[in-house]
Amino acid sequence: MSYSIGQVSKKLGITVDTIRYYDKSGILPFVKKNEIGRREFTDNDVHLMRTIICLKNAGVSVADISKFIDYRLQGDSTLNERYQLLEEHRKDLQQQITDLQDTMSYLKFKEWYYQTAVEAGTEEIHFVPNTNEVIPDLADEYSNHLKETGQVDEFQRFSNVKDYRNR
Amino acid sequence: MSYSIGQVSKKLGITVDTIRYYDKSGILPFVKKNEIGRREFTDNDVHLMRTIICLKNAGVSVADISKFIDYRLQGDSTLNERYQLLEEHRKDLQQQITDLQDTMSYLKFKEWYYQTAVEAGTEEIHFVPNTNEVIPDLADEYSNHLKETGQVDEFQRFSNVKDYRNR
DNA sequence: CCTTGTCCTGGAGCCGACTCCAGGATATAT
DNA sequence: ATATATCCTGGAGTCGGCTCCAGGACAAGG
Repeated sequence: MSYSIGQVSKKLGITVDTIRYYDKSGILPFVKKNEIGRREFTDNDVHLMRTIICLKNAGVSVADISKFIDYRLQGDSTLNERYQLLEEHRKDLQQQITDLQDTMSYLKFKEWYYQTAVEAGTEEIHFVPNTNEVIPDLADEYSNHLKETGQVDEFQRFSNVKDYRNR
Repeated sequence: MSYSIGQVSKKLGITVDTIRYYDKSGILPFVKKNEIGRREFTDNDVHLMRTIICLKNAGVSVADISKFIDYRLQGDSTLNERYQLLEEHRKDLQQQITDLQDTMSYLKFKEWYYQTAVEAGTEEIHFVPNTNEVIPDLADEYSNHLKETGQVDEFQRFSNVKDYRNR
């Protein structure tokens, strides 16, 4: 009951080259080869590779994943280290998500900026009269717009934290 | 009222080298130089650069940002194009966030896996007896655990969508 | 037997996004 | 006047994560 590299490639949605690259990089030490040198993946191997891909998706580098896999090879004595590592990366991931959500708020603000500009037919509605400068506290105007249309002002929080506003 | 490259670097939290790299890459065509060839950034320039950094944070490539900036130089006739571009990238970003949240669910599952293993002192509690194989429907057990402890089962949705489960 | 398909290795190439010079000009502080 | 800081350009180097050969082995179908 085992799979070839091509089958695993399809199963996991990554190329065979990528799988070989991972193996070269030492993060697939558990994958065994048969008599004629071909890789044979067990269900368990595939399972582990899903975890690896998950870590990769979380932005963990191949080098760090390698650390995790090394621990695994050492057995139960490293359970705690592995737990710590995962926790660290989970916190990291949480930060990433939060950052992206902030970016999203800003993008939405810019979308509002352009949507209103498109409606007006000109960007000038956002400029200080007779200049090419954007109105300094345009962000406040946007916040008002959010309030008026009954939307949650996630942007307020964001502009305080990040100082993305124009001062 | 203008800033040197060093001042902007501090203001935006990116290196002067990065700013020069952006300029070389053509995404800062609005930055002017003074008589002796030094860059002078206006408030408006800094404002625009925040937008650029926002797009970068959203995972937009320098090449794509360049497209946006080119449109901007063409004036009001491209307002709609710019709006479309932002919308596209916003959708993209939303997908990214959703993906990361899925990854987060899986990471939490793995954390549970290791926390319980640490408590038990061995990983074997998750194996099929007398093998080194992980219990096939361990994910269900985790779902139960979530239910029992009154947590929202974001994992269920996730495992259906992504087939990250072991079958 | 020959073709087609899948696999192997080692190593080169590529891409994006920086990052780091060398060599030179100007500015500021003492 | 000298030292230190900041700026400039052009171009080379780095790094991670693939991606793509070349050259060769074996397997299965017609």
